[in-house]
Parts: sequence; C-alpha cells; structure tokens
Amino acid sequence: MSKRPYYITTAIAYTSGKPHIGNTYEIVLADSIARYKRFVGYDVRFQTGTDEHGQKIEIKAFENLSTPKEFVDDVSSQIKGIWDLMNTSYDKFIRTTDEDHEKQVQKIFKKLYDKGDIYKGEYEGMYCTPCESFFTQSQLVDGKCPDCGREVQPAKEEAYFFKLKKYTPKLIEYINSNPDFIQPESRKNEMMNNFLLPGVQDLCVSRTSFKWGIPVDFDPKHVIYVWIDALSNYITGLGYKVDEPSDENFKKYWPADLHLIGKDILRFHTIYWPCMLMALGLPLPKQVFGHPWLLQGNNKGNKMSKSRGNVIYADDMVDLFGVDAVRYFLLHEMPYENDGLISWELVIERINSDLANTLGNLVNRTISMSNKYFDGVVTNSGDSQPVDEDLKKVVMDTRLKVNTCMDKLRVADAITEIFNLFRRCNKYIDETEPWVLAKDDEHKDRLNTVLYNLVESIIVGASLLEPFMPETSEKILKQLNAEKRRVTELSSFGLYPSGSKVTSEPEILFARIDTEKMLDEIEIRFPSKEEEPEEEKPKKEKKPELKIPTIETKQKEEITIDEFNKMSLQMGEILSCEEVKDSKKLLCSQVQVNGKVLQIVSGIKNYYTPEQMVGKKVVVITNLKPTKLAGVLSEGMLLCAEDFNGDLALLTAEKDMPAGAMIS
RNA sequence: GGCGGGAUAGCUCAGUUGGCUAGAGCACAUGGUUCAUACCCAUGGUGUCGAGGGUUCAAAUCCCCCUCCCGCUACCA
Repeated sequence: MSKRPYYITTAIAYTSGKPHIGNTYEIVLADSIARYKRFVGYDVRFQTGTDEHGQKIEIKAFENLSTPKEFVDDVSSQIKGIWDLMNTSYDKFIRTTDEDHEKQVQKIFKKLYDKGDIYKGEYEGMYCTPCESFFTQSQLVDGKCPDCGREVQPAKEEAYFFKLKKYTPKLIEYINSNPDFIQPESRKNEMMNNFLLPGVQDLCVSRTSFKWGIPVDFDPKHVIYVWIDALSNYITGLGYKVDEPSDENFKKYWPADLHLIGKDILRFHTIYWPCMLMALGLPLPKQVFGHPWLLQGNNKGNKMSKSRGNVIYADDMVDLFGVDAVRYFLLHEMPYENDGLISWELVIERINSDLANTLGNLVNRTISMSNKYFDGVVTNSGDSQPVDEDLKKVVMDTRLKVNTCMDKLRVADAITEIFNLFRRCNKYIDETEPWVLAKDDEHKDRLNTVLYNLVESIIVGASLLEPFMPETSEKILKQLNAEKRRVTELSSFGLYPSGSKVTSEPEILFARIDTEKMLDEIEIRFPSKEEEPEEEKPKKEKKPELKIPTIETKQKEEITIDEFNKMSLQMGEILSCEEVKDSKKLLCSQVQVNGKVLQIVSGIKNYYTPEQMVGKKVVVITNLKPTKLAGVLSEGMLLCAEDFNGDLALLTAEKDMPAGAMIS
C-alpha cells in the first residue's frame, strides 16, 4: 500500500533582509508538522523558499550598490542558511527567480489572459488624482469621488487586472462548506466580513513602475506583480506545467494539505490564491493556517525593537543555546491563536527548567545509575510492582495525546505531553528509590526492572520528540544504545532488548545556564542601545518582514508649470496640536501661515505626538479646498515624505524661514 | 467609524457544549531525598477569573453596559 501524500508549505520569505526570530518561527513550526507527518506514515512534501521580486528589492539593491539579482542571491542564501541551521527538513527550496518558475508564471499569466480572466485596464474615469485612488463605477457618488466629492479623471497608467469578482461567489461557497479551510476561525470571520461579503475589486496584477519582476511576455513593459508571481510558487515548485503534462509531484501532492503562513498574509492566501486556482481549473488547498506572531518582549526593562538594534536573530540564539533549545522554545512557547512573547530571559528560563532539569537530568541520572549499579547493562528481570503500571500507562498514552494535539495543529500542547512523560519518569525514580534498592542484593531484580522501565520509557519519549527536537532525540537514543521507535511500535512497552548496554560516559544534553552571567554575555554581544531620553514615538506601525509589500508609487502624468503654480505652498508654524477624537491616525494642528491660522488634519498620529508637532516649521499647501476628516474641518495639507516601510517624516526648510514664506 | 479577538496566580499561558473546593509550567516557601546538571519528589496561594449589572439551582464560561489592549478594515487633502 502506498503512503498517503501530505503537502505542506510555508510562505516564501521576502528577500529584503535577514529574517529575525519571529520569521524563523514559521519554518520551524512547519518542520515539526512535516516531521511528525512523516513519522506517522505520510509521504510528505515540504516546501519553502524565497520571494525575490518587487520594487522594494530593486531599491534595496540600488542602495547596496548591487544588481537586484546579486542582492537576492545573497539574501536568499542567508535565509536558506538559517533554515538549514534550524535543522529544517524541507524537500524543496523554491526561489521566484528560478528559471522554471518564471517561465510557468508567464504562462499562467498568458493563460488567464487568453481565457479572459485577466484584462488590460485603463482606470478611465475612475481615478481621483488628489486621493490617488481608483474607484469602480459603483463606488462613485453622483459620478464623483466618494471620498472628496471631486471630479474623477481618466488615469494614464495601464495595468492588467484579474477578475477576482468573477470567482468570489464560488469561493464564499467553498469557505462555507469547508469550515476548517481558514484557521484559526476568527481569521475566517475577518476575511468574510471585511472582503468577501462586502464585495471585492478586481485585482491589479501587473506594474509598469518598476522593472525587477517577471515580464509579461506579450507586453514587456509590464512586470507581473507579486500575487501571481509569489503565490504560484506552491504549484510551480511541484512541477505544475500550464501547457504540457505536469510533473508526477504535482499529480501526487496537489492540492496542498496545509499552507502555513503568518496571519498578516491570510487575505492573499484565502482570497486571491483560491480565486487564481479556480481560474486555472485547479483544486483548492485543504487548509490555510494563519499562525500568530512571536513578539519580542521586555528584557530587564529594555524594550527590544528594531530601531534599538537589539532584534533577536535565530542564528545568534542558536550560537548561544544550540538548535534544539531554540526549536523547543519556539514550538513550546507559541500559543495557538494569540501572539507569543520571546525574550532572552524567557528562553533561558525554559532551557533551565525544561531542558536541563526535567529532560537532561533525567537521562543523565538514569544512565548514571545503570552504570553505577550494573556497569551500564540494562536487564528486564520482570520483577514488576503495582507502581510500575501508572508509569507504563502514562508512557503508552502519550502517543495518542500527541497525535490528538498534532491533528489540531496544537504543536505546543503536543510537546507539553511529551514532557509530561519525562516528568512522570522523574517521579517514578522517586517512588521506586533505586538507591535504596541498591543497598540490598536481594532487590537486584527489582532494581534491574526499575532501570529497564526507565530506559524504555525514555526511549518512547525520545522517539516522540524527534519531530520537534531531532538532534536531542538522536543523542538520547544513542546514549541509550537504542533505535528510534517507529510509530507502530509505540503501543508496546518493553521492546528494548534486555541486556543492552548504555553509554558509560553520558554527555550532558543541556547545561544549566547561569542567568546573570548569560545576560551579561548577551549584553556584550548584542548591546542594547541607550534609551533615548525622549519618550518614544507612540505605537509605531508593526510591519512584518514577510509582508508582501503593497505600497506602490504611481508615475503621475506630466504637468505644466502653470499647473504647478496653481498650488500655494508656504512655510507654516504649528502653534498647537491635538489628537482627533474617534480617529486612529489623525492629528489636528493649528498652523500659522502669513497672519492667518489654518486648521489642518493629518494622518500622522502614529509617527508624531501632538507635543512633538508644536513649534515645527513645516511645508503646507494652503489653497486646498477645505474638507472634513472624521468630522473635523481641515483647511490644508502638511507635506510628508514616506519611505517603503511606511515611515513618515514631515518636510521642513533647510534653514529657518518665517511662517508664511512662499515656496516655489 | 465598521467587524472581530483579548483582559484568568508574581511571570508565560490552559480552561471544551455554563456544574463539584478555578488549572499547568516557571518563580517563591516549607518538607523529603541524594542516583543526577545545587537536581528530583511532595505540599502550599488571601487569584475580587478587567469594572458593573442581569439570566440561572449553578457563570471565568450566556446576555447587557463600561474601561483598557490588539487585529482586520475604512479614513489619513
């Protein structure tokens, strides 16, 4: 009988920089699931990789004085290096710059175009220049911009669109009839309530504003935007072919059993991707799980943040603690639905209590006793007592408990079950008191049996531990001179050959860590920058690295100097500023310009506090038609620069100029 | 503004369809033990289960309202 296939994927990592510990969590989580599925008998295909196109990379490469290709080659190999360091067992590492991937993506694009599901759009009559937004006819109010009520105009930039709308009714049906498709459930509600039920717009799937991407082969000034390019990796990586027979792997493994992704990119995987698949006539993945994030918690009162430069990276952590300790922490500490916390202190605490004390010490004391009392020879003399029964029951039950957890993707709980087994072993030692038995030759058989039961129990535990901590599992088995149990062998107690000899020199699996010393060492290696005296900016937007960038810069149409002169740009001084009630991003400023004071509302609350605003001399458009924002009158606009991380900066003059100074 | 999710022991978190004295791990305290990595085992809490109301024989769990966090979304001239 052939094994059942199981196809699991992670999101492909965006090659804009080194992934931090939170990004690394995903690959380790996927790895534990993949290894577990293999363990229980599935024919597993596990795919990961890197997403390497887009404007952000074009820019990063430019800043780095390299070509985009050189840049992504470097970052991609860094990412792969970390995945390997974490001992992840992926079968395929796909890169979106792979030749066969690019070729198929072009064909997918062409196929959808030929089919009529991709069409060329012109934005005609639907673009509001001041709002920089596109609207469909149905969204317009009296034929005008629904936001500002101004005339909308035809826009110049052409782009290709995918007919998302055509497929959403079928998708809604699919989601309703497959309640487990989107996990956790709260995310399903978000997708339904925010997008599917209100109705979606067709998706723009090409760009002309940058070059670093897969060209549309029949219209080369366009590159294929991230949706079709990146999402297709899940099928091109299996050898899907548009116009010839696909590879065996595709036939065998598609549809995917599980797309494991961060919760931030659920929309792309549960709406865009399924609709694309429907358009291609392919079956939909069985499940998409949007896992929570691992956030960096406080460390001795020092907030960890990227701006302070003390971000935790997986390789640094592995350097200090070893792979399996880091894997253990990631897998054990992460809750199912809410975000988890990571800090150096939490990691050390977990290593000491769980890995060094409970597990490491158990293995060590068991081997020591075997050596001390029987020269390392473990014999099953069959001298059982009632107290053994509970131990055996716990050991035998663990397999099923682990399986139940893993079926629900409750990886953290599965690990806890395995450690409960080890805890039970420690208790068993206390109950049986081998050192007392050792004092009397009469109890030799009993002592033998006790140690045998212990070794046997540890072997079962170590076998179950393999998907989560492969190296540790192997080390334990090696020290006990035992083979890893297969899943079918886990229901019998006593398979360890009586008379086997354990190692005479047990190796410490996890050394206890001196927390103080280690934290000092960490401070030396990764110094946290000095606290800025100023209060930090309120609630900086969290932008995960893996997020598919959605910011685009539109090439605006040419204007004449006369048109430019219509704008009145002046220096303004902010006299006072307050938050706008009932809004999340708005600040309302009173701005002195040329004797008059304008009230201006700006969406910059996440970047400046009202206190920081006061006194600043900024660039203001003073002849904008007043409008209301969140019910508050706004009589102009403060100019800001925005980078690709969404960070904002107000524009000011290079030297001090009075309020009201004209700008031209 | 719309939708959704949180708020449980000092810390990180579990608590299934409402049901016996509210749980785990860590930390802390006491006792036991010595095979072991100062380890292991046992015992221990005055936790207002965010505040307030309600339904019920019974509410952390259901309903209403409030406060504070968070996510998605809209808005951000």
